[in-house]
Amino acid sequence: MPSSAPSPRRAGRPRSAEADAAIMDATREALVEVGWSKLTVGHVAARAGVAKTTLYRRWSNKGELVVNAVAALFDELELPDCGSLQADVECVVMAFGDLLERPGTSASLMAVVAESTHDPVLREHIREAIVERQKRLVLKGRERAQERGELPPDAGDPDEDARLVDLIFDVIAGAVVHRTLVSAEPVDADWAGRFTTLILQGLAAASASWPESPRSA
Amino acid sequence: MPSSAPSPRRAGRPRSAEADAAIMDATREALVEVGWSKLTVGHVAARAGVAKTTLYRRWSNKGELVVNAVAALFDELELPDCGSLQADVECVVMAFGDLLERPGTSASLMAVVAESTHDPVLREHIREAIVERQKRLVLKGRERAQERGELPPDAGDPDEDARLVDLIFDVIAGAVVHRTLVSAEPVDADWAGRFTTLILQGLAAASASWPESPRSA
Amino acid sequence: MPSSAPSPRRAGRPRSAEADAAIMDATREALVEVGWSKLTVGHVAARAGVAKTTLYRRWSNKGELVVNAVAALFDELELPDCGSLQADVECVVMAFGDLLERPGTSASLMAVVAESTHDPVLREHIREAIVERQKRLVLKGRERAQERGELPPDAGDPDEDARLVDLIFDVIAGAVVHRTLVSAEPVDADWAGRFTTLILQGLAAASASWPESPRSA
Amino acid sequence: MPSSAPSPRRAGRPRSAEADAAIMDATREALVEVGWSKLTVGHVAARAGVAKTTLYRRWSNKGELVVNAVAALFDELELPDCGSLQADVECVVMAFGDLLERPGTSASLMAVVAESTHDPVLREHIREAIVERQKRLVLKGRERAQERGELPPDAGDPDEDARLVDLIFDVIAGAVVHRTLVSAEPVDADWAGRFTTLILQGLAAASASWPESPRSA
DNA sequence: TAATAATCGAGACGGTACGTCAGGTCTTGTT
DNA sequence: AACAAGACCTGACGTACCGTCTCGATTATTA
Repeated sequence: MPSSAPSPRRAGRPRSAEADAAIMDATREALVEVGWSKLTVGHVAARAGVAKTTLYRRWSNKGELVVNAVAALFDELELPDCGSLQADVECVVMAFGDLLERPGTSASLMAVVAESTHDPVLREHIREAIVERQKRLVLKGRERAQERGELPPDAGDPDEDARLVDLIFDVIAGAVVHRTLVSAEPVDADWAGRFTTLILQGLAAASASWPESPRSA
Repeated sequence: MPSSAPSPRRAGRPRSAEADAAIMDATREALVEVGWSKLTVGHVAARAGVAKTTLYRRWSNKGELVVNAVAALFDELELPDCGSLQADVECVVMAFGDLLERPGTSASLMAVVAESTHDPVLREHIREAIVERQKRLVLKGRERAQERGELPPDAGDPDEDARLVDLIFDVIAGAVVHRTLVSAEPVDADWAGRFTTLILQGLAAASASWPESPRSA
Repeated sequence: MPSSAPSPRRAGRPRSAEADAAIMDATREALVEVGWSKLTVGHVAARAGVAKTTLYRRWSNKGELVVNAVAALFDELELPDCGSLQADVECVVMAFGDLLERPGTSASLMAVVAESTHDPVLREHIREAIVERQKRLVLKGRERAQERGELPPDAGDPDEDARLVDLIFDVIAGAVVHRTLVSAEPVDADWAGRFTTLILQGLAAASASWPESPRSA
Repeated sequence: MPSSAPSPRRAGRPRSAEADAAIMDATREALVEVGWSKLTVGHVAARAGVAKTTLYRRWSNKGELVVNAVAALFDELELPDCGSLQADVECVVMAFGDLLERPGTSASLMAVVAESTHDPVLREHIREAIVERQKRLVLKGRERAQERGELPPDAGDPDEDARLVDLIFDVIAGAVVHRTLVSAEPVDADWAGRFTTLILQGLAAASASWPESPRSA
C-alpha cells in the first residue's frame, strides 16, 4: 500500500531539474537580446546546453516556451505598504515601470500580447498569468486604503464596483505600459507623482458625481 | 508662374499605382486574418495579384511592408468638434476604441509595436507614423477647449506644458489600448463616459495643486 | 521601277552598328571570364553600354546571343599551304590548338556544345556555323595533297569516300579538342608532329587494306 | 587483431543511404530528360522523394550534385579481354561510344566538362573521376598486348613512353567523343573497325620512325 | 518643316529557381 | 524513460536572372 501517491512517479530516468531552469533562463536572455521573432528554439537549446528534443519534451512549441518564461517575470510584482494611498499607488506604478524598463521585459510582454491577438488559448493563458495577478494588486490597494479611511467602503452595487476596479486597472496599467513602450519615456518619480495625483483626485471628484448619474439611469 | 519642378520624372517604366494599393490592401487583409507571424510575403503578393519581386522592390522586407500598411490605418483618426471638452474626449476615446476593436487593427498594431521593441529604426518609424499623429489630436482638443474657456491657457513654462500633454496622451491612449487589447473589454459609451469624467475631473483638481508644488521644489 | 531594292530600307531610326559590335565583344569577354552559366544578359548589356532591350531586339535569347558570338571566333581558321601533306596537317592542328588554348575560346565552345546537347535547333545551328566550316578544311587539304600526288585520287565509291573524310575529321578535331580541354595539355609542335605522323602513316597503311575488306563485304 | 577505427560512428541519427541513392538516380534521370541548365534542385528532390534541404546537406550546390552523379556513370567502363589488340580496342571504343550515345550521358558529360572550364576545382574533380579512370584502360590494354607479343615492350625512356600513352588516349577518347557529340553520328562496328585499323596501323608504322627521329634530336 | 516610325536608355514587371533558415519530428546510441 | 546529437520534412525567406512591358527621348525617313 504505497499510500496516497502524491506524485505518480513513473519508471525511467527522471527529468532533469537543471535543464528546466537553464532553458527558462536561456529563453529570457534570448528574448531580451533578440526579441520574439528572432528568437530561435535552436539557439535557446544551445545556450541552455540542452538538446532541442529536451526542450520540446517540456513545451509543445515556441509559443508555450516563451509565454511561460515571460509569465514568471511578473511573479515579483508586489504591493508594499507605503503608508498612504497616494504612496502605495506611486510605489506600484514605479515598480511596474521599472519592470517594463528592464530591457527584456517589455519586449517579451509585447511579443506575447501581440501573439495572443490571434490565439485565444494563448490569450487566456496570459489573462491567468499576468492580468489577473495584477488586478489583485489593485484590489489589495483599495482594501488597504479603505482600512485607512482614505477611500469609502465598497458601493452597494457589486457590478458597479467591479466596473470601477476595471477602470482603474486599465488606466494604471495602460498608462504605464503606453509611456514605456510607445512613448518610450521613463516612469520616474516625477511622472509617477503627477499621474497618481491625477487619477486619485479624479477618482475623488468623480465618485461624487457617478452614483447619482449612472449611465443606465 | 509655376516655374520649377513640374515633375521630377525619372526614366524608365513608372511604378504601378494599382500595385501599391493592391499590396497594401492585401497586407492589411492578411494581417487581419492570420496575424503578423503567419503572414507570408508570398500570400500577400498572390492575393494582390502581383509578383513577389514587385513587392520587394518597394519594401525591403516583411517588416517594412507591414508597418507601412498598419500606419495607414491611423490616417482616418480625426477629432470632430462635439461641442464640449467632455464630449470631444469621449468622441475621440470611442473613435480610437472602435478602431482598435475592428478585428485587424489591434492585431496589426500590437504586432508592429511588439516588433519595434527590438528594432530602433522600426520604433522611430512608428513614432512618426502613429504616435505623433495622435498626439496632435490631444493638442488640438486642448486648443479648442481653451477657446471655449473650459481649460486655462498654456502655463508659463513650456516644458511643464509639454509634460502635461504627454501625461494626458499616455493616459488616454494607454487606457483605451489596455482595455481593448489586454482586458479585452469593449470601449462603449458607458466606459468612455466614466473614463473621461475621471481624467477631466482629475485634471481640474490636480492642476490646482501642481503649479504650487513642482517636484523639483 | 525601283529596280531590285538590295536594302529594303524601312522608315524610322536605323539600328546602331556600334551596339552590335559592342554586344558581341562584351559577350565574348564575359564568356571568357565567367562561363556560360554565370553569364547574364544584364551584365553583357551593361558592359556593352547598352540597354537590355537593345540586346533582345537583335537576339531572341541568351542562347542565340552566345552562339553567334562564339561562331565568329572560328572565322579565322584557314588552311595555309605549308608545302606538304604532313606540314599542312601539322599547321592546321597547331592553328586549331592555338585557337582552343586562347583562354576564352575553349570555354565558349564547350559551353555552346554542352548546351546543344539538349537543344536540336542549337545543335544544327552549331553544325552550320562551326563543324561544316572545319570540314571544308579537311576536304581542301586532301585536294591539295592529291594534286601533289601525296594521296591517291578519290575512290570510286563516293559513300566510302565520305566515310573516310568524316573519320579523318573526327580524329583530327577530336584529338585536338580532347588534348586541350580534357587532358589540359598544350598542342605544341612535338605533339602535333607525332599525331600527324600517326594518322598519316595509319592512313597510308590502312588504305591499302580497306578497299579489299570492306565491312559490308 | 582489428584494433583501430572499427567505425568512426558519429552521434545522432545517421544519414539515410536510401536518400543518397535516390538522389543520385533522380539527378541522372533529370539530367537525361532536361539537361543541366533546366535541371532544378527542387525537381530532383521531389523526384527522389526527399526534401531540398537533405540534398543541400550532402552537396553544397547544384554543380557538386551533378558532377558526382555524372562521375558515377563512368564506373561501368571496363576493358574485357577480346582476344587481340585490334579486338580489344574495338571493344572499348564501342563501349565508350555506347555509353555516350545513351541519351543522358553525353549531355551530362559535356555539361560538366563545360562547367569545368571556369572552375579549377571542378576540373581536377573531373580528372580524378573520369579521365584518370579511362587512362588506366589504355595502360591495361597495352600491357595485355605486350604479353601477347602484339606490341613491343616499353621503350627505354619512360617520358617518351608516357607521351605515347597520352597521345593514344587523346586520339581514342577524342575521336569517339567528337563523333558522338559534335558530328552526331553513331559509333558502330563499321566505324570502330576503320578507326581501330587506322590508329593501330599508324602506331605500327610510326613507331618504326619515331625512335630514330625524336623531335629533340 | 512637320509627321511618322523605328530605335534607344531606363527600369518596372511577372515568373522561376536559387540557396538559407527556422520549426518541429524522428532515429540513433548513451546514461 | 530521458538525454545529446543530428538527420529529416516543411515551408517561408530574400536574391538573382530571365524575357517582357512600358515610358520618354532620339533619329532617321517620308510628306
